[in-house]
Amino acid sequence: MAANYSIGQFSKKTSTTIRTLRYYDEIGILKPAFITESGRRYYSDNDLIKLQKIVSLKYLGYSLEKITEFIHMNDWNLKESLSFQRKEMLQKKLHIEKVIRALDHALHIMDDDGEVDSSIFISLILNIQMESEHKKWLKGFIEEKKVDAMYDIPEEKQLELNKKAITIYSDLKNLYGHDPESNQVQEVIKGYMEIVQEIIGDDFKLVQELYDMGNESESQIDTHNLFHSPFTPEEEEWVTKAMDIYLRKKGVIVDGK
Amino acid sequence: MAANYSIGQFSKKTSTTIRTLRYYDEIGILKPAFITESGRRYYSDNDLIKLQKIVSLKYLGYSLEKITEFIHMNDWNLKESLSFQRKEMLQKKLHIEKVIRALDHALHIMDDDGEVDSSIFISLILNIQMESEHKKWLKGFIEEKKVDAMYDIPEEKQLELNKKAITIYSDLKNLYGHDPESNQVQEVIKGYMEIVQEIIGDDFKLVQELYDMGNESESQIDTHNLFHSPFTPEEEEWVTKAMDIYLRKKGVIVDGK
DNA sequence: CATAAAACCTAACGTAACGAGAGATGCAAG
DNA sequence: CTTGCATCTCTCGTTACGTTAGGTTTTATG
Repeated sequence: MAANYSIGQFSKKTSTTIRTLRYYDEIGILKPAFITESGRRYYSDNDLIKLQKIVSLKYLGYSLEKITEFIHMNDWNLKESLSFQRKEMLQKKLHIEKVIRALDHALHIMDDDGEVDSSIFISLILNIQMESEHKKWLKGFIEEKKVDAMYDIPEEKQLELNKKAITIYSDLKNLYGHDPESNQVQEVIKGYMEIVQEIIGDDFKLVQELYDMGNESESQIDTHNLFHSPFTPEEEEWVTKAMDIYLRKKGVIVDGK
Repeated sequence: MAANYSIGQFSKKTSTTIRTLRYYDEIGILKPAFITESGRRYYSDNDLIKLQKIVSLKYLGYSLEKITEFIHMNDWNLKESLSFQRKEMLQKKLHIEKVIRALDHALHIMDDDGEVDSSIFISLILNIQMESEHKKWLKGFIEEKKVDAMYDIPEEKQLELNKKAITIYSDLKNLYGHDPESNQVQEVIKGYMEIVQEIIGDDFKLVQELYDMGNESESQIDTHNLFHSPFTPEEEEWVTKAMDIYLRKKGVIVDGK
């Protein structure tokens, strides 16, 4: 029970700040072996081991509250707890990986032209963020296999396609107001449809299905909360018109207004 | 500039809590388009876009403070900032991966026997945590190539070796007090040395070097802060004695005390 | 032994991004 | 006119300490 170390010495020995040691004393997770009448703290070798335990568990991501529980209960189910913690950490890892992917996409589209329209940037990020929700939603309408195929594209290709799409969004925004039937506009739309086809393949029926889904009045509310558009409502109406014309010419749309 | 949405409506539309919206108003990152005399907040479509921008940037890991800066400066270098953020996130990812590895090791050694000695557990975690520091330290003494080779072991094998080592630590702790020269003790030490050899190869010179390094008085301080031992000082003295006897018999140590 | 310097003490505020509650007010419908 | 819902403004709580500020105790030195 030798209380050998003053707080300063203990602090150096353990690479823990004095403040931290006092805090641990305060919350009762590590009380020094001995306190003098004047209030000075002295720590023992036993405290050293206790602190190491705390540090280890902290490293594994536990909160001080949990650790306090662990230390005071002596029959804690370590294995189960570790296994739970592992799952939590895997979750966190997945999240970070998604964020990194979003950053990669954002950086990639800025490679040459440092400037991107703000709303395009936003929709890029928001859509990457919602990707898994998109998949789920689509699977409610389309065969699971087809949906998986749509998303099973090598990362590099995705970066490229996304970049092309962004350029087209930008072009469309610049062309807003022009006649939707003009060659200029129709050319850009054609470029867009080429990208769509690279993603979903040459399956024209699928193109049509997707198109219908986006326009069904009941799903409108869903789609607009789920898929973020880079366009303003006015722009979007105009783009839809241009797309309509394009698809009609291609014979994908036959009926209806 | 139509201020169309009450805070409740805006909250639902954006899946943001009312509290958050009020907070954003308070810190000035998103002030509603219009506030009535009685203090009610009304948001516009423009605010919608602003909020989406905030949400996007938050998703990328930026703090509200940074975001506020971004929004108020209109010439922020987005690209550089994103690139910096990416690095930060990669760091975080690396950290989490290390934690997961530590959890894996901890779980693996508990696969059969749910119980592990507390100090062994601690040293396992602390040593995994310090792994990169260990490598650096070793490279100050041993050829870089050799050090890299020591650590370049498939994860599965590492789990196995670690588990074996833990069992041996446990055995040694149980045998503490017995004659270090006894067959029983020497057998366990032999098992330990087999593990060591699996890691560093059949290079007896290297074994000797490592052994010397651990015992050189000047490096003692370093080693004890860097490598965490699962043994108490008394236990460790005893283990060292047993190891000494073993290595002397094997002819690895010749001279000295 | 006196004094200065070093080490230590408590107390209290600050952090980030809200969540949760208390208690007061506004506003539209019956 | 009252009921009831929406909204308002405080204010405290959260995590794990960092950071002063201002006072006391120990230790080193002349």
